[in-house]
Amino acid sequence: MTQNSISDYIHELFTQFEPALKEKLIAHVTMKSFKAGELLMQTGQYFRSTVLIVKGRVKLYREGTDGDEFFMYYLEPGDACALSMICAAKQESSKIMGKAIDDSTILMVPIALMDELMKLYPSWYYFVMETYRSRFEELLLVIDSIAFNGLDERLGFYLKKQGEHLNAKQLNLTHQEIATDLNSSREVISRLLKKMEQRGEIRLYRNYIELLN
Amino acid sequence: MTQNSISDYIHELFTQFEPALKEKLIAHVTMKSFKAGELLMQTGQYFRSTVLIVKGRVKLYREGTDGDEFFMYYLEPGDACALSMICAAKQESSKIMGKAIDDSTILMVPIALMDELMKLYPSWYYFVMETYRSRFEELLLVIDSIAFNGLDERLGFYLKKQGEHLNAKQLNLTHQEIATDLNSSREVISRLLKKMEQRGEIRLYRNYIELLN
DNA sequence: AACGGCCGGTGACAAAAGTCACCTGATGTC
DNA sequence: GACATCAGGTGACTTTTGTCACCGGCCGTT
Repeated sequence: MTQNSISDYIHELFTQFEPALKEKLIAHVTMKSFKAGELLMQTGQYFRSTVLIVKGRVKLYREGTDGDEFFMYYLEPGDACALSMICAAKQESSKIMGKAIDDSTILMVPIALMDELMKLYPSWYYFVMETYRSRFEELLLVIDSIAFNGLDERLGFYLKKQGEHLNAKQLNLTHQEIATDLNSSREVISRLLKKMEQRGEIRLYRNYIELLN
Repeated sequence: MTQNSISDYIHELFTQFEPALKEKLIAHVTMKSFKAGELLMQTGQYFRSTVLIVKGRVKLYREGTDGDEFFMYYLEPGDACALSMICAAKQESSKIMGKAIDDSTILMVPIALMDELMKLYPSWYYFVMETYRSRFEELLLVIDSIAFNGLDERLGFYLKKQGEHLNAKQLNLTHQEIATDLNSSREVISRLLKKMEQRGEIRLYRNYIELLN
């Protein structure tokens, strides 16, 4: 993978933006990179920018008061972080954690620019609206899964989501990681995974899980 | 309570809107009333308008696949329904239920008007952004309560929220209603309420609960 | 090769939550 | 007043989930 410039990323990932908007962004955004495993955002942090993901995948977690973490969704190249928009707009902090799972790169759009972009560029306006919409829907799915389903169904939902976002049949996840993401415990997850294996839905190996179907 | 006109409601509840925006809205919104207990929106319904609440209180539920309902939050006069915005914008349906708990009135802003309002009136733009922001935060709190807390804490959280939104110390709720809202069962709720009473946090009566503290 | 750390498996038990059956007392209706 | 209905209480039991203790294998480091 070559080292892309801001301009490259914007032209590759945001083809729907009108040329003037792209130029505006190229002139004003700043780029920042993170190593796999690093935290992009932490509880209590204040945003002064809207964050666009241009490389790598980022896991977004909700943090509980006692340090628990609960996985909500992935951000991928071309996505904006809805929470950074919200927090940036109101200068508020939020109990959110973002963790890079690959080496990742983000672009930061200064909040001072947001109102102008919204007014001048319809494609930006639609992009922001679509970001809110899709994240809202995603949160509702998360609520569904914990409000209406047992841990076994949540686990299935979780594995399916992982498979989609990593687009792989082999998930490099330990039972402990899954347990943490679902705010459960390793033993319980191990047992449920074993049942799924017995039902022929997955196959278990050391350090990874193979999705069947 | 006198029968208010669209104009009355807009001038009373949306004082932050600039005069031209108020006039625009008055000219284009339609008003609709619901009796207590009626459903404002149902699973599968398509919105062709953004909904503003101007009278009464509305409970918003998420619906599960098997007809379960899970209470998320209240909408009050002056609020916009973020979900109606989202669904209207994309012409999608959503598994959402809204129930009027008082006699309620809403204003419906045609989606065709939305882009224009967003561009022309900064106060509308901020109102929409603030609506997304506050509902997003509210959903995150809901996720917190079900992801990190036991049913006992969720019940406390629920009662507190009810107290705030009904601004009363006496909650006219049956144990069955609470159980339904929390997607639990009456017996369990009864037992937990009894424990809260023993701890001196509430007092139980037939058909209502008194909040102490 | 020896060590320690990480990964996963397992049995026994405890706690939380849901379910079932049945009861009591209040309330409203005819 | 008789009756049905509704709100709520209670005990016994099951299921689900979490916890504890401990084991064994795999793997990297030295």
